[in-house]
Amino acid sequence: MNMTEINIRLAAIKLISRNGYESMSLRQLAAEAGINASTLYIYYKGKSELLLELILDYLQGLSREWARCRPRTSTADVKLRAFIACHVRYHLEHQDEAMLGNLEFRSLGAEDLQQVRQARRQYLKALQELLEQGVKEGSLSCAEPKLMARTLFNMLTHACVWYQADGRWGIDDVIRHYSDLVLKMLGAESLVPPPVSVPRTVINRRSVPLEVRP
Amino acid sequence: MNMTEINIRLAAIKLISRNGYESMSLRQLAAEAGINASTLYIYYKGKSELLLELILDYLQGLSREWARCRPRTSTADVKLRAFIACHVRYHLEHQDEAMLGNLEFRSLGAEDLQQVRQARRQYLKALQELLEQGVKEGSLSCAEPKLMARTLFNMLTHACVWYQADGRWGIDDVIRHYSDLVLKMLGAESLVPPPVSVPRTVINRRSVPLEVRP
Amino acid sequence: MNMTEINIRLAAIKLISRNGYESMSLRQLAAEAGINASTLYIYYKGKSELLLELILDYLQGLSREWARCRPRTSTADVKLRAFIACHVRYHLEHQDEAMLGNLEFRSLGAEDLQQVRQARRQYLKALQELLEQGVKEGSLSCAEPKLMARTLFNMLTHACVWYQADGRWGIDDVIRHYSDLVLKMLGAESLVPPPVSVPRTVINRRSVPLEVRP
Amino acid sequence: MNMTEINIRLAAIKLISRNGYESMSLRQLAAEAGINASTLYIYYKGKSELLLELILDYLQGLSREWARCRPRTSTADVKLRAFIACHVRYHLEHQDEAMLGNLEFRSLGAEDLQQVRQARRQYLKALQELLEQGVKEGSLSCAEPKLMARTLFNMLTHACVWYQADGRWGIDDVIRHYSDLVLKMLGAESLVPPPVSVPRTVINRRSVPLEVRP
DNA sequence: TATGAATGAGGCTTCATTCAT
DNA sequence: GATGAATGAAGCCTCATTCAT
Repeated sequence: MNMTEINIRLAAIKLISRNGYESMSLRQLAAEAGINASTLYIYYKGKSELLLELILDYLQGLSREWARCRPRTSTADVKLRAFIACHVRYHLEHQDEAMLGNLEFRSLGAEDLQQVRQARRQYLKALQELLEQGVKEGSLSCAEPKLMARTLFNMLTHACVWYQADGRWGIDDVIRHYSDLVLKMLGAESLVPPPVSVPRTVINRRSVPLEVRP
Repeated sequence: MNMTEINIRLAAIKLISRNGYESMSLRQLAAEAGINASTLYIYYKGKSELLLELILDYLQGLSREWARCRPRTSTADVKLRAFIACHVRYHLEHQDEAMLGNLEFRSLGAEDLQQVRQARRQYLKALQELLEQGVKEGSLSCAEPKLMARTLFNMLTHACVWYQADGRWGIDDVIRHYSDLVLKMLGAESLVPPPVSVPRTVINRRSVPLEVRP
Repeated sequence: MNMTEINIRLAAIKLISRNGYESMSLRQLAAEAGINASTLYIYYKGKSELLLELILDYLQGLSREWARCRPRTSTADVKLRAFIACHVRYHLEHQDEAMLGNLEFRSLGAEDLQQVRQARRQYLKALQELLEQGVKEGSLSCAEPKLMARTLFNMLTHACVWYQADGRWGIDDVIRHYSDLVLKMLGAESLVPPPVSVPRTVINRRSVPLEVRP
Repeated sequence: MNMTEINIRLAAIKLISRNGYESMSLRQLAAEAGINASTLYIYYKGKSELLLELILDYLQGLSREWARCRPRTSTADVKLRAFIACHVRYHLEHQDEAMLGNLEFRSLGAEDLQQVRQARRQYLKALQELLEQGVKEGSLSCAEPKLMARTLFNMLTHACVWYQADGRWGIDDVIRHYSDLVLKMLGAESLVPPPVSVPRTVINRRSVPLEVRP
């Protein structure tokens, strides 16, 4: 990825997360990226391909991050805390991609949507299995693991809507906040989780702070 | 509101909730409503006014419903259960308006956005105050009532994303499901809530089942 | 067909016959027709639909003219002279449509092309049958009637390439010229044909003089 | 002409004869020729220069062929038969170039058009003089030699529209067919022409079979 | 000689909107 | 109240062409 392509992606993430995919014109995008509109077609077949790549990137980044962080051998509640930490951290460090990745499905064509759904299902499956393990072990209480996975995903992802990088809370505060809520919700006993040590994350240059919120 | 206007709104709710405001062309809308595109301008000053009205309608309907349902004198946990029942029921009976009302802010102009934010804040404030009452009474445990109000709003509203009117679950099942989760989350003791009696709701003809989900 | 549509067609026939379909931009067409480019889409679904209509109009006009002129009961050579008169006259009175109708196939989509080929084949079939009748009667000599039909079509149509409305020759001169050539070619005896009386032709307003020729 | 240039011309002849000059994009051409689009500019100043060269090549090839074949001292009818053989053979062996050379004038600029017209006129003049000689000698009957030259050119050239290299007819059959027609048309007596011996033609590698026909 | 990246102009088409009827 | 015709602006995209490498 050369500088031009990086600039395109940064600009696209910014504009789409702010105003939505449909609202972003390619002229606007090109202006933001500092290039001519026709140059976009050197890197993408069209507007929709760009969207697909951004959404898939978000989901793949998320999956990769969890693959990197997840404890291999632990009880489910430990894993769950790690999951929360990983998911929330990723979303706060990639607010814009995350907004985009969760709000702009609608604009995908049928075929592209399949790919995205596939990637999403896979990630949710991992969470669901984690919950099922917890139920089996007795450490988590959850009647509908599949639905709960979606509920948790929604809840944790919501962080990137209200979080402000320059606000009162740090990322770790947010993680603790959600860990507390979720573990209560799932009826786990120990409400004071031990600190979760997270492997160093690679710096992601593409994350841009976002201020537009409902 | 005569038949023409009703048809316009029904069509708009359907199309916007499915494909998004930006994707809906006025010709498409007119076709769905069975009228000529120019006729739209008899009822609305423009495309954005229609959006504003639909979003405000959703929020006002929600507020009105809560005003109608809310227990005047009760402990906070009883009120909270009533809130959950009211909010969830409203969203499942107005899935499309709710999708629209929560996803299409972005397309509002600055001024319109102020109005919507105002209405939204007001509704959230009611929930926040309810939580604060609970904290004061000791029946609810919640460190950040303002944030928690937004979290609950998000969580309960999420129901309208996955709920299927013709699926396994009835509306009351969903209400019970969320009541359980939320009350656990807020550390209230009694996990088996007494049945909440809801005043008869007026039938809302505008709600149309929605199948497009992430 | 209201004035706007008439203007569009006149402009299209002029521009396409002069510079070719691909070379005509819709902006140019609209300017020539004295309207805004978007108005074109009120009358045609797109550029290609316009082309299809023009080509089919040419072929249908030609067929209709022959249906109107053709002698019902005559020997083949009389019919052939009538055919030549009819075909040549039509092409000289519709030079531009004819140029367009014979040169712009290539730009049609596969489906549209089928329609055009169908109409063309039908017209050629009539000529072919005429030739076959002549062979049977012994008045015409022609080894390959199908190929000869195409050859004659090409030869007679060629008139509209070199004919100049304001030149030395009148339409009847051209008809006599081709009648002579063709009847010689087909080995018919009487080389001095009696005058062919042609039914009055309806004036076709759409015919515009054309000056660009190879 | 090195391989690259040959490939460009082969590709251009193929694409232009099939879809027309305007429809051929330089990217498409480069792809067909197996090179990069910018490379085209090493060989041609631009798209239109390429077209000019191809059309002039066709006309020059045709003239050169006639110069090679034409009988120096003969009666006009013998010369005419030789002309027909030469012209038809050339067109059937160069179908694509011929299509292109006769259909794509329109896309030439004014200046280039002059050159092409000049070359064309010169070739037609030769034919015209041949006819005039025949009239003078009494072997051919033709009232308008100039027009007849154009008519014959059109008629003979038409062969390349319907001829199929793998069809029923061989090139010599087509030549005989047209010789017969033309000589009848011009009122020459001997309808069974003696075989015309044609000097060996150099193989032209650029001729590619063409299937798109009206 | 050959290329990949880049561009400005312009292609076709659709948009929200207006207005006379 | 309702419409059909019309429009200017802008949408996405492709074009022929240039230039540094």
